[in-house]
Amino acid sequence: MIDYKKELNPAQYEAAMTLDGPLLCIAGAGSGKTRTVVYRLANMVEQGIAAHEILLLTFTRKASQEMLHRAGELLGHGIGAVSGGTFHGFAYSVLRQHPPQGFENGLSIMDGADASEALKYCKDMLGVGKGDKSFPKTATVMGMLSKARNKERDLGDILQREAFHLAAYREDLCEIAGGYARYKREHGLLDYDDLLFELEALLQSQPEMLEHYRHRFRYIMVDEFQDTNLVQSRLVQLLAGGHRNVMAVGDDAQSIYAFRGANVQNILDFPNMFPGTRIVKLEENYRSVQPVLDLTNAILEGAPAAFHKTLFTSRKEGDLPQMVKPLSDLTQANLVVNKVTELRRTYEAREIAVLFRAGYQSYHVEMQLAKAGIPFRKFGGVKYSDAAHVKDVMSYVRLMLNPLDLPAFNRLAGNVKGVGPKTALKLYDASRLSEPAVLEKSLKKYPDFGKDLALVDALRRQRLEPVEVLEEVLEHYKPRLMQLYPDDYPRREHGLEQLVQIAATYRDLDLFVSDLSLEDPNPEAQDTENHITLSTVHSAKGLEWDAVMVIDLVEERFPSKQALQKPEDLEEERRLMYVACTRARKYLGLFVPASIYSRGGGGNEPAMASPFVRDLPVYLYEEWREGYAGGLMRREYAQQRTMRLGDGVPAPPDARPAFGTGDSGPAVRTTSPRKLGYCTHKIFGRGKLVQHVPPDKYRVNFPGFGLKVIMEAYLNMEE
DNA sequence: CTGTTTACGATTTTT
DNA sequence: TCGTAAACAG
Repeated sequence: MIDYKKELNPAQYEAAMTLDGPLLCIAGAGSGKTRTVVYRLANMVEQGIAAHEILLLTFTRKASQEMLHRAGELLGHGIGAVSGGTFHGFAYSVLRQHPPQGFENGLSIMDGADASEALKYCKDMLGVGKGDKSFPKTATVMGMLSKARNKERDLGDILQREAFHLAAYREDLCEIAGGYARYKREHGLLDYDDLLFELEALLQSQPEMLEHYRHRFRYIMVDEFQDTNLVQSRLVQLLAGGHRNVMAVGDDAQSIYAFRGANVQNILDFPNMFPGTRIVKLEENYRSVQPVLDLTNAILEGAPAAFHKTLFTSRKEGDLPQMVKPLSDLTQANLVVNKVTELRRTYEAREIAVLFRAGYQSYHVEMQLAKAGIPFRKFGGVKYSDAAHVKDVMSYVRLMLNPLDLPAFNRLAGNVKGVGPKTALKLYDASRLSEPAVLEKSLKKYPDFGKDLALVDALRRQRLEPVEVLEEVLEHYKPRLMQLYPDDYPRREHGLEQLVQIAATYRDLDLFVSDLSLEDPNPEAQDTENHITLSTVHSAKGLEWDAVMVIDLVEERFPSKQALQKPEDLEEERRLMYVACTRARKYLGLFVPASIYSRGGGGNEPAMASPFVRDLPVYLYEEWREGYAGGLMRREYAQQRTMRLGDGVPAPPDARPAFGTGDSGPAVRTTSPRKLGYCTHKIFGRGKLVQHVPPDKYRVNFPGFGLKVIMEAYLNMEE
């Protein structure tokens, strides 16, 4: 018997015990959210709810696996067949059992790379933007299309609001969007966004289907609700609409996926969606020591009121966070590695992490770590399944499952010498329209490709386990691997062997294929023991370490330059910074290089500290500077204070920054109350006001110059 | 039509 | 500096 009262605090206990009816759990960072969900799962089972009646939707597959595993441990026996995973994974599992119209012959999931290739193909076919040098790149177009669908707004709208410079291409982009949609239908393909919309369409158009799933999943839990988008929210509403036994967990202060259509309003609106919702707030932090918590609380201070949150902990001991100021981003890498070496004397390697805003920012650190012989693993950035050789091998498998899968077909055909896009298409048409004569003749010309298709046919006829299929394909593909990548084929071959290992854990071939597209296989390599972690902040979500370092905390990098199109974007960057710092249990290091290397400026350019660290009260951290001779010097508090007098004394601890009014009114997200217009500057010209930087400066976006922070006295305001 | 060379352009975050 | 895309040559 589990003693819930003893194991949980009162708020956690309430959340874990309330099983029936709608429940919203606002869980601050490190407040034992996972623990609460785990105990709630265990309680459900103890109350006699069958595992298969529970649906657990999480942000990553890993998160749901961990929760289910821990609940099983708690119960002393496995928890059984709880349905769990991501929205996308769940959508796929339903859709493969009930294929939508037009997908009866097979259904392939496209990952990001597949989708981009398809889009490029459509663009070329339509001949749109040919020869136009400034035509937006495929990746950009893809981003815009996806954004429009995720936010469920008209493409023109999105362009107008978020990418004004592309507005001129509206017609062309709409045409490409249409072509892309047709292409997917024709070839039985679904991209990430389609999965969710198709599921919604299925449930809406077939009431008996909806009834079936409502009956089947009598209890629903949704994690990270602040990062759901509109469709996902509606799906929850549909599925829980009958019984209303639904719990949403999340933290409005940790919403960091607005860029892909996540809507914080969803979590704030949850009580309206399900009237009578019980709200439980978890505010005691069990993760971080007080000094770290003080600093993270200070980061949220600048945010609009709806996000205000002050966490507390009983872990009063602990060191002040460190702010380290290297001379440049290059020396920063050295200092990080030194710090890692130092920390390893206190902490296990797997308890140390380096976080950054974008994948490429860890480049120098990776080099230095390699030089120092410190092993690491990296999350975020390039994906395993994006590697060319993995895509090659998977194309055989996909073609086997879905004969219409044109991207897979093109990929294999394109690997054959003498075949380009045009020939590939001819071959595809010939094979699809079953004109054996034509096909035969063409294949004579390309015997290698004939063998490929023969293999696919042979595999299709047999009933093999996923591993066996992979092994056959691999044997066939190996010669081509050497031919295609003569320089580094051993490394790739090793990667493919891992792929076979992963396949061995599956019984269903199509599940294996879709999982690979839906989520990167967790690189649970053998000896992660002595590996430190490098990760983008996004990929670090939900994780925690004893020691965390955040690097490149300068203007244009963090906050990211291209993320600052709209004033409210800065708030998402702030929450991102908040998420980064709240990952730390004991040690937090903030690295603020004084200059960064940039091609544009022809070498090193001075960098301004990120607004998120610039505005921090000085007593919240200790500061270390790199001297020209190398080595770090501690800066004393009194000294800092004099240095700072000229540009605004830091606010005393109880002062509220410009945005926050003391009382936090209704939980409605208010966009910045200040109306920000345009201004002109003698040197930079006309620019858009982005943010007021108290007391007397403004952050201004000057076209061609980027973001600058400038004294009000030097600006001519437009009214 | 394909394969190679040259030139240019550019850098987020993810299911 | 790297990777992609247009231009060019076979």
